[in-house]
Amino acid sequence: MDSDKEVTIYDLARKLNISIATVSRALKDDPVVSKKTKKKIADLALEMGYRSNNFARNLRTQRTNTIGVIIPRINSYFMSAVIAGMENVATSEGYNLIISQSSESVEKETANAVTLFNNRVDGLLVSLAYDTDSLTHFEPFIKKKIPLTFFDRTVDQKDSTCIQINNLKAAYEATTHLISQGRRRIVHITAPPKRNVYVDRLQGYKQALADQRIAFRQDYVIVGNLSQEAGADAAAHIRQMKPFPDAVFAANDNCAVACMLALKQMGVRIPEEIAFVGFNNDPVSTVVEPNLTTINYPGYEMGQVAARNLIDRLGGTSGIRPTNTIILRSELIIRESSIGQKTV
Amino acid sequence: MDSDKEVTIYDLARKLNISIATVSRALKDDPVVSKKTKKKIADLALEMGYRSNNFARNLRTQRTNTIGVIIPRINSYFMSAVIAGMENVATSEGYNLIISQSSESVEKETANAVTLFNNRVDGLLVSLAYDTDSLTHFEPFIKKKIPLTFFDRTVDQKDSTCIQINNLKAAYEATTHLISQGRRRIVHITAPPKRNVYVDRLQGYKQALADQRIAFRQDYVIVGNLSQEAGADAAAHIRQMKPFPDAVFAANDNCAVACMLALKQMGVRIPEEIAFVGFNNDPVSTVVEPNLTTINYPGYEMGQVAARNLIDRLGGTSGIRPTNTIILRSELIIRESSIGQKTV
DNA sequence: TCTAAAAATGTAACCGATTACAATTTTTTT
DNA sequence: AAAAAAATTGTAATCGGTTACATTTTTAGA
Repeated sequence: MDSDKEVTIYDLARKLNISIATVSRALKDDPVVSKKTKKKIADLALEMGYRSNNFARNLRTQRTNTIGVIIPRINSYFMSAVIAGMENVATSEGYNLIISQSSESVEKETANAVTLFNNRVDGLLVSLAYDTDSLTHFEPFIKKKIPLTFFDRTVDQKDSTCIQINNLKAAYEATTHLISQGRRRIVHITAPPKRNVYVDRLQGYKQALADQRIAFRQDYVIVGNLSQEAGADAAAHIRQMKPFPDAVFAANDNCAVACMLALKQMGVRIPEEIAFVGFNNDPVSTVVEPNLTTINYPGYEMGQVAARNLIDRLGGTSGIRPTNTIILRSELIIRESSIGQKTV
Repeated sequence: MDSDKEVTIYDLARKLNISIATVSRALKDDPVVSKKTKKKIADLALEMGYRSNNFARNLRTQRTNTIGVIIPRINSYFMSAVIAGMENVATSEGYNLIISQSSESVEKETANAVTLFNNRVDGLLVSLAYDTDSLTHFEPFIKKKIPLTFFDRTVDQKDSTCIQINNLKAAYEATTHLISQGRRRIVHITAPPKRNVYVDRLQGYKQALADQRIAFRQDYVIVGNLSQEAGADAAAHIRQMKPFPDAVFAANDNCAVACMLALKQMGVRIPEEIAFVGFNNDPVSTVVEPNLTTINYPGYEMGQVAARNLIDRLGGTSGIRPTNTIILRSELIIRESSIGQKTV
């Protein structure tokens, strides 16, 4: 019968011989409508297969119940866990997520921001690309007071919230741990120190060295893009270094593992000759041999917290709680790759 | 000045003293509008910071430029690669993706379908939960002729397209490869054979055995949820089996790797005592020792193809090309975990 | 130069909800 | 039972576009 045409509040109103205003209110469970009428309307709505039209509502209310997400790339263990956490919270709160990837390019990040802006997202969750340094592409959001939350790769911006871990402390602990195992010539593999996460990790590394009276050497910092290839390249580089380093602290497990595999291939023994600590607690860290010591980085939880925080700000009676930074707990997980004194 | 209020086509029209119809057409690049007027309007739009309101448009056109995605879970290497591929195509075609996870539960899958239906998605991309067997929750889409595409975990449904690989052939090749290496007592670790992917892989496994005149044994099929725990459980189970199996073909790399690690822990040598083949070509397959032989499953490409196909159907002059099934290429990648004759 | 055809622009209805304000009905108070 | 207060329901404007159809302007042909 009504198989094709959408049912609207007009249809319901006509059938019950009441006004659309009452129908609209009843469907929203407005307390001003009597229980009897509400029941009548709800029943008919069900019977006729009514479904509300979000576009009409959004057009009128100027809200979209949509959250935009911009991330470097989705297909990494960490990031997909974050997204899973966000989806979990968003769905349960009636929000939709629009996810877009910047592929580590400022241009794509900008294009994505424009798209999301035009899609009228209610809020934005962002993890920045490697070399984004200007934030002009987020200004339209700030001007329109659209809440903006940075997570993981954050940046200090007075109108926005940051969700992150204490990267400095985590790196400090990782490095201190290596030193406690008798290591002195510790190489740090990381990405260009532009993003907070890499700056802070480098800083933590340096501070740990300083606190243990070990001189920092710039040539011990290997900068790349933290990919598996970068890990292999780092291994080739390390192989040439004299004296041979006795430990590696990498800013990412994937890269650390690739580096380990390459060194093993060359006949280097881990951890006897060179110890390893990674970052993220990616599943590969428990597969590689020896198992990789790493920093547990709670991605799923970070996604949940970021989404929850943003949604709170959206619903919030404007103005309250301008929380600026939320730090999640992270911890060093010690495994075989870094245990024991050097034996060579 | 105009810092807060949104600019609409009415504002543009008033300023230029023309009708909103012309403005609307010009912004859509309708050929019926003269180049001169178009330029005038485009310039002013830019100057005034006009942005089109999708809700008004969607309300009127009854299209949303949004694609719904339902997947078991996003945080696996394979699935995040699929999503990345979809995002890539969707964004470049001006579509948004709404992603929701079923967490392998029919109830959540149903709830997600309802949500996406109410969000008026233009099309739907689905990979089914383990134990979904009724498709009633997709009927509203079919009735409304909203294109529905299944990928990976598909189901035969006359109105919808399926994107998959030839699981039977892949499993056949994997099993045949093991047999060619002299293995005879081959265990198959998989999920309950409800979903096509597991049914077909089991079938391919059986067929390969049959073709090589090896008797199929039901007790050689270990059914679980393919998680890492399931892999460890399978290892414990295998350890008890007499005679000891000489090969394992697992329907998923993660599970295979967990099983390998557990067996290694028990002192079993791989591949000498027991060979392994996995499925998916997950990065861990090149980290575990020995490296895992596996089936390369092109996730990113599958995501691209699925999105492309759906978008084509959306834009398409209805009725053409009711492609029913698209098979992507997959291939066996032979690594150390399955090479060489048994030496025990 | 005049007229028919083509090109460009305009008018107004429509998509489906929300909500301020007005009107009506019901309940309470006196 | 009448008046006042409370509860309910209705009217109509509004959100910002799209598009069928009507009208005006421009171009081409005779």
